[in-house]
Amino acid sequence: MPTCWFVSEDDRHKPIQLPHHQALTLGRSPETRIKDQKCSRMQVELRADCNKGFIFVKQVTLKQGQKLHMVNQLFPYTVSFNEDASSPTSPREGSKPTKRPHQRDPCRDEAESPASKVATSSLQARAAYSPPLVEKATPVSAKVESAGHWSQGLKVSMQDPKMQVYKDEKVVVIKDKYPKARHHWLVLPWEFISSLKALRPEHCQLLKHMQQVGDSMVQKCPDGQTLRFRLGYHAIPSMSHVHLHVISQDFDSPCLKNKKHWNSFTTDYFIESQDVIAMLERDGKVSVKDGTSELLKLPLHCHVCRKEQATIPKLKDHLKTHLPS
DNA sequence: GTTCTAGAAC
DNA sequence: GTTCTAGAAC
Repeated sequence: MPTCWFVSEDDRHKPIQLPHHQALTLGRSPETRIKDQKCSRMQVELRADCNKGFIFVKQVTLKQGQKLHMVNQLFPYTVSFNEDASSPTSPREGSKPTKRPHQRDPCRDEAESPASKVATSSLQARAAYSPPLVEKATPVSAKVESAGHWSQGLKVSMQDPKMQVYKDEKVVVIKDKYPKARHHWLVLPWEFISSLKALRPEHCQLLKHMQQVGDSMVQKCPDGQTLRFRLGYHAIPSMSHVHLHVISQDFDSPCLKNKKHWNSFTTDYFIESQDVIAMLERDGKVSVKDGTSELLKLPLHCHVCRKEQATIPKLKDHLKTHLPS
């Protein structure tokens, strides 16, 4: 029984499993045909991931045009199936997934949605490449813990066309869901690499490409000339899947809220892309110094003038004095 | 990673 | 009294 991700306009990234009687056929094109002779919509069971395994949540109806993300495969599929009958298949037909609590994004309550801006940007035209299917991840059953956990969120986001602002055969770029500055992108390889620890010498070219793509994002950015940018990795990231931060140095964002946020980008917790590449070329691996996690607790120092600020609100006020006029 | 909130700091 | 942080829960 294949396990899938359910994706829709109003409720994303719900893991589902197809009912036994459904057959799922994957074609070469980004389309999945669900063979069901009885109905034009299909019922699927929504299953949530938890530490003990998948638990049943509710049934939902998949409609034509909605998308499935196959777990352990990298790319989304649009659902299409025959409109050949109208018999209802379940008493729960028509039920829709409900919105998860805490889904509202507080960072977007004072400005326009960053995502809406991206969707209409010229960058979108660059996101037409459909990468080939690869299956190299571990089976879902092998790591039950991982699939729906918050730390796996990047795996889902990177596959969501709405999030993608650039992609090519090696990498995809998405906007950080909670940007800590006016411009904050993540460059992710299609190849799954869990963390900096997993990097090997053969990844050097990939990392260089990620940096090049990051540089090109800055070049294409309207503020690319006026704002300073840094490209780098968190030494100990919370989210699984290696991701290069491309972030402007204004740190002017409502999503920047606490000491951990600040120090993760302004201390040695943030490792420049070029330093990671140099370390990998020199040592064949990337090592993180002991005590790095303690850097997140350091006092708040302005990254421009180094002046210490007592609180986050004071820091944010201070940062305004360094904004370009 | 985020949200929520108790209680510390002011 | 309000502001802010830090840690638990997710």
